[in-house]
Amino acid sequence: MDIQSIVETDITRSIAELYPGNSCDVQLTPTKKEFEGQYTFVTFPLTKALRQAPAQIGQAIGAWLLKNSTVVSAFNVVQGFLNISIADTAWVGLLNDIVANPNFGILPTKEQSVMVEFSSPNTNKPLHLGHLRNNFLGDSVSKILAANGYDVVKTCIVNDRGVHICKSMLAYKLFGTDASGHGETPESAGMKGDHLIGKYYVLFDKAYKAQIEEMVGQGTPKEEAEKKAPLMLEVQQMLRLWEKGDPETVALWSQLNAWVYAGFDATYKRIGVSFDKTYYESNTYLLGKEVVEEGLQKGVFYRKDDSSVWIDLTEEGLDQKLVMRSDGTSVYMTQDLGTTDLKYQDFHNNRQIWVVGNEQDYHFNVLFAILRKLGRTYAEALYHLSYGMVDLPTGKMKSREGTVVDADDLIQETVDAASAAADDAAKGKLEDFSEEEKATLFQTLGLGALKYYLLKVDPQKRMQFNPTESVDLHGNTGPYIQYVHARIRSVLRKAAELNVVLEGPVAATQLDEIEQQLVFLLSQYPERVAEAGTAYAPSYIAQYAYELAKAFNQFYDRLSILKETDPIKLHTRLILSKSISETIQKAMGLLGIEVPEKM
RNA sequence: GCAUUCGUAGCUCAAUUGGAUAGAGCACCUCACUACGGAUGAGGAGGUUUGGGGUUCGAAUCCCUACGAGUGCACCA
Repeated sequence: MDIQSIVETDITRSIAELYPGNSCDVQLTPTKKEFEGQYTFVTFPLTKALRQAPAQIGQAIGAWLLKNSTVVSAFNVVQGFLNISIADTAWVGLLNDIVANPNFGILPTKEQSVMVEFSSPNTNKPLHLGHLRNNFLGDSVSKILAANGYDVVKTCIVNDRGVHICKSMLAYKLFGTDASGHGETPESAGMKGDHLIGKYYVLFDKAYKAQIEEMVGQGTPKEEAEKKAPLMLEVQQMLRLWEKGDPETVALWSQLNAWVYAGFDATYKRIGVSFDKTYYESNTYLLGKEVVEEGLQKGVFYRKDDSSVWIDLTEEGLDQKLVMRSDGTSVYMTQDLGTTDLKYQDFHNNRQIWVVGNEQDYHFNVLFAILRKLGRTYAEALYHLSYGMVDLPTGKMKSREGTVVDADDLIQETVDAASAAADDAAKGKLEDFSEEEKATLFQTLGLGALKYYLLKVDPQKRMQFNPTESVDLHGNTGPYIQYVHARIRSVLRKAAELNVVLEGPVAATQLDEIEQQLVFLLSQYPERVAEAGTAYAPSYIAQYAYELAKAFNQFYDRLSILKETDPIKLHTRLILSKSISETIQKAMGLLGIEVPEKM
């Protein structure tokens, strides 16, 4: 049992003994650093029942603890706050427990599985900054849930069909193919496939806008021009051809998508993201029609005179929603109903999570409500991990207006920034690195900076992306934490050279305050993992890793490790440092960030 | 207009879910280097938590209200 639980149990016992017949839900909070002690018990909730002053209760419980608890070494009462100090023997014991547990921070299996769906790109343009937040969140949440003892299945649904990809296809046909039928390729253009197709998507939009402008100039109302522009009509024709399976159209579609996938794969590989199963919308977009039938039979849906199908969710505080068009074709909601069933049939996960931006909050409320009404047994365990948009200092990103930050460009910039910073900061520490090792290191640092920057913010919140801050290596950043890891590893290497023992339990000794604080922080790790899991919040882990790294730097500054002459203290500090470096590695690992040995 | 999310230091974010004098980073001003890795540490300044009410021992957090911002309200996905 950890120290906090011991103290909580002891306090519960003290209340039962001191105030028979009374009880209270004992919850400790960490003591604020301006007061002495590590844990604080708030006595206010007891005052009413006991009819005593808060400070009086605090004194009584404190005195009882000092006498009866095995771990409490001192206490003080400030107003109604009972601050409890823990004995060094208890801290040392705790440290030994942590060190002896190779699975520290990996929680026992829940015997349950979770599906996390994320990334879900469109195949008409390369990934941008917004996708990066999505990918990093999805990947990190998957790792956090795995650490919480769940079996995790990572999935991605690729939007590989529809109007958007036809736009790129048409533009490619018109502007990217010469008279003899030879088209531009990623090789001939010297571009990644996803960027090449993105180029044609932009070209389409330009030409389309020009047509609209021309028509409006000739007196056509704007709305009509948007619908009747020749390019738009051609796109719709192309979509119909695709749906009919026209060989030429399908061949073009396959070719362009193949280029895009090659581009995506390169990006995924670089950011270290992978999936257990990828679904393609071209295979799933017709799903859901039998769900509509089922809904009609169960009386959950109803058919209008024009034969379109609807659901009335006004009782749930939502609206009426279309689930099938009057011509019998599916809408987005229909597909999602079908796909959700499909995913459940494939994996039978106890829970399903979607990492999707908050502009779709309403869609998911409706989706979940429908599935509940249809009586799906899994419907109670669906969760939309809704995250806020990423804004630029200049405002919102808009793909059509060219104000997006491209993912590949951004990654390269942060890697370059890490490389540039190393020129004056690393000074000789990388002397024995080959060029290849250096490149790997800068990749680790640049990506670490970027991932940490995007993950340290509460997922639900909209956040601002500042390009200058994102490549910063100082303060609350990924590289700051990576630096602490490299720093500790350096000390440990030096200790090994000096033949100092780095194994074995720590003997009882007196600890400095900062050392107690570090053991305390270490001991909190499993709890933070659990909290991050229930809240689906990598930001909790980011916050924790930073706190731990910062505390280590304070410790490092105040106390010497290798120059310590007392062999017991030397050993304690080394074991403590080692444990911190391992915990930093684990925590950063949950964020998908690697930590270097040297930097 | 209706629904919904949000508003914390100059800027970007925290605040253990209702607990103490609201904390970090950046930027600004000091200080500490023969360094176990200075990509560091210590300190200063910076706040009526958008304004106004309410709930209670106690509110950035819960309720009401005004103001401001985002998002959604397609037989698009």
